[in-house]
Amino acid sequence: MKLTTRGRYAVTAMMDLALHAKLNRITLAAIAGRQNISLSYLEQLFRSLRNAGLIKSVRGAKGGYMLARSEKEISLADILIAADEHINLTCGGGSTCNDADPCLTHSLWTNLSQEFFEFLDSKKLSDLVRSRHVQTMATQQDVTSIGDIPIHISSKIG
Amino acid sequence: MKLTTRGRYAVTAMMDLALHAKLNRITLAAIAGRQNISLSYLEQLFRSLRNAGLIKSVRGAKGGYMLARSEKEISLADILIAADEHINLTCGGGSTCNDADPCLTHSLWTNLSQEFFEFLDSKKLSDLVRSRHVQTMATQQDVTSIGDIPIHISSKIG
DNA sequence: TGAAACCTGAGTAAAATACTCAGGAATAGA
DNA sequence: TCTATTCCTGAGTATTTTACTCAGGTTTCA
Repeated sequence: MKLTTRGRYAVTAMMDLALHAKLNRITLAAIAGRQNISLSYLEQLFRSLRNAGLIKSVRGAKGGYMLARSEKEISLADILIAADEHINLTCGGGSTCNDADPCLTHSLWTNLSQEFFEFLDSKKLSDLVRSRHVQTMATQQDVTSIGDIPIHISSKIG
Repeated sequence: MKLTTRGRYAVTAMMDLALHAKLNRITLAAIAGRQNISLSYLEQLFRSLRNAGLIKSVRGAKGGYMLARSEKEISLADILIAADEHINLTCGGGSTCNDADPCLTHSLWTNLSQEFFEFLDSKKLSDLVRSRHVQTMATQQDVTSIGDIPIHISSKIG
């Protein structure tokens, strides 16, 4: 019952995109620098986000990423599912349980999964980036940056 | 973002206790048989549940387990936390984030964690065992059992 | 006393996670 | 057309977590 770093990075990266990509394309290197995430790992992650249709990309020099749809139309559920490929709260199914011969908690997990999904789906990217704390952080990141590489983050561990 | 089998087993076992332990102590062997869970694994799991104060045990012959408090006072959150030791939806903290120098999504995860906890805490064991499907299953398990070992489950994989 | 049950610590195979790496393909601008 | 920039892809790998097993101990009832 925990979130993987993959899921966390995905949300962080999407917030970064939403905050900084008002007009321009954003490069992975910029996000990697600002959020202190390995570039290679981000590339792998953005593959998933792109396959899920959450972001668009432009190749080549001056290329980069942007949101594929409006901030209001992207939910936490969208991002986490894209990143992890599942929000798996079910009983697992497989050999020990199926619809014909369900386990004791089968319908319980099915219902919970549904409720949890609706909970995460109600949290939109637009809500997330509107919080005061996030706005403050984003501004700091812009101010202390030289080009795309922020100074104050360089002391953190990669 | 998924539930481990440990968490699933914990909930299943607690439901089993709630359904069958109206008066008597229930042995681990009985639960292991009915729910098709390895006895050794259950023992390890029940250690956690007992340390968390969710169940009481009586040693020796005729011993067994029972709920430590009323079904209404045990929530899904209680069980999952006891089993997994965390419902970890936070940003992880550690070297890349702390309260003094929080990451972009720090407060986001803190808030989400809280909301998710409240969601799970609102689901009480008494609600879970009241569902029609669970009642039906539990009755079948009693009827088809010889002693404590159910027949219709024996074909499943352990 | 001995069987039935809980109790404990330690170990281990398999799976998942969190990355890295090497190189290819598209595009902008010189 | 060349070169730098950027996305794109497949494959590999160390570490951590999960899901379990095992060997033996302790408590209690009859």
